[in-house]
Amino acid sequence: MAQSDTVDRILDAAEELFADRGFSETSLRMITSKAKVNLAAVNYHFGSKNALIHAVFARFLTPFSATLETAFDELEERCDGEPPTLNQTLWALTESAVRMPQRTDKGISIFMRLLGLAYTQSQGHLRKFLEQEYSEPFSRFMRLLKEATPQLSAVDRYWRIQFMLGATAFTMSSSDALRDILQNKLGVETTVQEIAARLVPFLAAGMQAEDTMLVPAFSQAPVA
Amino acid sequence: MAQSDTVDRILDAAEELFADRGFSETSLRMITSKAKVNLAAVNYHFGSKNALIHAVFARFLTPFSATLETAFDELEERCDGEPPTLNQTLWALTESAVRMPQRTDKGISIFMRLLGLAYTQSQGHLRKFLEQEYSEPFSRFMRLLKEATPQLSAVDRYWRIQFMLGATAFTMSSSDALRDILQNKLGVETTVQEIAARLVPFLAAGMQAEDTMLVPAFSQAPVA
DNA sequence: GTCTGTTTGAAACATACGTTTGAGACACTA
DNA sequence: TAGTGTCTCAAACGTATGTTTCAAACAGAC
Repeated sequence: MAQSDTVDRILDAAEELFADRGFSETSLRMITSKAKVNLAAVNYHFGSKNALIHAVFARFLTPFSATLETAFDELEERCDGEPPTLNQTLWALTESAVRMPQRTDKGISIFMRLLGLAYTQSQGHLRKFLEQEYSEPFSRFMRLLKEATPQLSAVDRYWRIQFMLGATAFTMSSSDALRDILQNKLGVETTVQEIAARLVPFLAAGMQAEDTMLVPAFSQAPVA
Repeated sequence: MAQSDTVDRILDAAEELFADRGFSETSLRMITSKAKVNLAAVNYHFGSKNALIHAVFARFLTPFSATLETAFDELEERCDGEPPTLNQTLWALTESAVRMPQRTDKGISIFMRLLGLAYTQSQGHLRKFLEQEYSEPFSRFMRLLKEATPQLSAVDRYWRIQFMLGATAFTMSSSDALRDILQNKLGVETTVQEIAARLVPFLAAGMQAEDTMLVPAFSQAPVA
């Protein structure tokens, strides 16, 4: 075979192990033994562990960002000049994520968990890589959010976007563990789709909350 | 000196480094050199790196959980039988966090970031430790949330609590960086208290969102 | 069949880690 | 002053990591 499947086997194994255990906690030896390839193959094909991490992200982020672009295109076309609503924008994003062609049944869950890790684990090289590779769909999403919430001040919008990112990244990055807890406590099975279906209304409601009306001053009798 | 300050120097350094870089990415050698103590002092005073992690959490979580208990006591007393509202409950928590006596100016931010890490990084030993040491204030908070949102199903409430935790932990953990960005972009100064004042309404609105009404079915025409 | 560039294999490399050791310094009691 | 328990220090231990090496195996072209 001209291009062996070693590369894909490594990517598959790395993707799953990274999602399970994080980056630093996953060694190349774990990856290569799970992938049943030689240890040296990683450095031969990718150059370094960091480059492997980049490759894992690129493999699903590149098609995702393409899907997202067309979803936004369709949305804006359908809205015909009018700015899309907040719900529409959030759903366009969610749909694009959920609909991505998955390699395995765990696909979407791994995808989300990796995105969460990317935000959470402070791997400088990863953040730099993602920023310079995928800045365009990101800033387009930001622009849509801005147009969908004209009532918000720039400062309010800024913070609420952070809150949304936080809720999403955090939940997704630990979604497996959370699902397990729910399974044990309440005996409920949950899919990533259902989590997303619960998350979006939460985010939309938070985003559109009436402004800070009943905020007690700090350092006085507070919760009156 | 009978009880040296080595222990505190180690705790201070570890706390800050953990918050900056995570647990696995922070070596004992980094900690001891930042604390200007000998490498062996960690294992002498704490026994192991994991035990040091526990100690770091215990140092701020124990007083915090005490503060929180009294805040909840006061709240329930003031409500006189009636269950406190969601806003009151969230504010009681926020107040307790903000009012905690801080060792440094970074105090509250480190506090939050560590909590986020505890949830995010899949350190099994940490989760076990926190669960068995601080389960009581946690489940009390959960009970208050439950009584304040009787309209939610258990599953809905579970996930929305996760969303709240995520938005909070994520925002607070990077609040320094976010504040700086805001300062540069919009020329706005922001305090942690103000962030909290924006966060709580966001969370309350998300928590009380109308249930997933306009959720399009996946794998059909989505964003109509 | 022979050659050439690509890919694999087992082993080693250098480095960093958490932990342990044992000798020394120090403060305190008797 | 002698003795005791507490703490610090430099050094080492064993292990695991990412990376490199170099010979062997393999593919396809001539």
